[in-house]
Amino acid sequence: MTVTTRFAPSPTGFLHIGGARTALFCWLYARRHGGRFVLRIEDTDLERSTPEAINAILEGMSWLGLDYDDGPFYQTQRFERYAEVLEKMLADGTAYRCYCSKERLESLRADQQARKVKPRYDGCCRELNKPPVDATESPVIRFKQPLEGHTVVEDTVKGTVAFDNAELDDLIIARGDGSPTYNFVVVVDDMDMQVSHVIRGDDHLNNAARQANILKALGVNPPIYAHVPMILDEAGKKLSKRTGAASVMDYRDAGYLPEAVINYLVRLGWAHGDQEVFSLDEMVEHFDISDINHSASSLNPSKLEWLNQQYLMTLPRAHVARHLARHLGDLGIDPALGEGPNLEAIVEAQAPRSKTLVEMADSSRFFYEAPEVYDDKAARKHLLGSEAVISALLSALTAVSDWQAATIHEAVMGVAEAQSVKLGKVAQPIRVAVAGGPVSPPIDVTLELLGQAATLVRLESARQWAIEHAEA
RNA sequence: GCUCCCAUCGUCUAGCGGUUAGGACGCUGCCCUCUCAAGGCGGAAACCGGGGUUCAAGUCCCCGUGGGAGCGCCA
Repeated sequence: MTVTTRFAPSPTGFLHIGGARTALFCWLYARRHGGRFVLRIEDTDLERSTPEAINAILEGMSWLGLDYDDGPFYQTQRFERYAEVLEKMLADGTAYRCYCSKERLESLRADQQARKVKPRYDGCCRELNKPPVDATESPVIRFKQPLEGHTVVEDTVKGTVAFDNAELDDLIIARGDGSPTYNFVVVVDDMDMQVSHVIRGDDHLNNAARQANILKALGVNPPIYAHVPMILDEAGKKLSKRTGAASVMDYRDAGYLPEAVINYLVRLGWAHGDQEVFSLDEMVEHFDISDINHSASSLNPSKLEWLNQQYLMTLPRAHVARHLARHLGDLGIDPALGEGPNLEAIVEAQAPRSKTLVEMADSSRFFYEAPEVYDDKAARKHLLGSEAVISALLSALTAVSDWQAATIHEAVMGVAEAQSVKLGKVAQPIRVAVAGGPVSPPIDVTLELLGQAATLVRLESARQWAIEHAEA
């Protein structure tokens, strides 16, 4: 049997982090077994499905690097097939037309809730031989659920789960307008697409029994189920739009690398011993459904930040640089224009002090633009009264003929020694002068990247500032 | 209300009958240091409660409690 998994989102919103993890698990499992991963868009709800949402899902998958072998399939394009199966079930007597009005159903439900029993269809039309005389509405089609016995779902992560068939009512599989509903199309599609492993959120565990029964009515064996636990927000609550960056694309915009998001996601509900950082190959090699946790997990944003930094520091610089360029662009800086320093060198220098690409872009801004104002506190502390030091630096750095970190370092050290001060007393004024604030990579590296000309101009500006503010 | 699922540090987790209950993030002490980081070495921090089973229970069973999900002509 070849392994086939599928990711089947409904296009009613963006691809959120929980869906992304489900997709990742499906993808990993298929890759691990040399199987097939299919993408299916569950858009049978014409009211709520939107093309924007479809694009958002496709974009999210692509950004994460989750490629699929088949699809995307759209359920709205398979209506003839569903109609065909529906006819067969009607003919077989495993489904029936129900003429109950929505009003009747609503009052039935209200009554049951008032009596504190589980709301369910009462089977009113189940044994009808012909339409009732007053049948004015277009009938829905219901699945004829077995009345007695149990339905057992063998779930790979939850274990054996038994449902009393009496708990499962006759669910609607086609609406009054003839369009099929979720529990039915899922079954038909998984069957037609030969899905071997259904990996999805455990909010579907209850549906598994209904679906298994439909499959049985169709004479088909159910797939292997794996219901993975939910992902909760930081507070342990269900994920919602209010929880901040719930969309995968928001993570991109916030400066996370897809590698970090993937790694973070794979460790949510899954572990391989004590290992925290996984390459894609390692994930594929080690991933197994049997190692998936049974309980829900909460988001831990600071761990994502840590992972992101690990990847910023270790991924090939050219790769990180490409992502950084995007965020510099967001700041109105075009690193491709050639004026600025080498992007990869910036990545090397800034990665150990950046959690995200947004931070990295922001703190690298000064390489491209001279500071408009100095950080107030830093300027007063390091610039005020530093005219002599800055003047000395100006001449020492002007004299550097081979502008390299090593030679710069020598020049700066020379000034410190000549002034009988520690390196910090010299480095900090430079830092404020060139970066505008008290923080930057090592001063020699910073200056090398900035370039000699810009360094001298900024030092001169800082000297002027120090003179102007001296009397105050 | 009914049905189903779940329960180890604050969080992510290892553990698969015998462990000083391990790792990671975060927090924190020290070291390194031109700033900020990164890095190195330490520290605090957990088996939800009660019953069983067993020579032995975080691990198996039951109950309770607490979370979560489902109960649509949504998916």
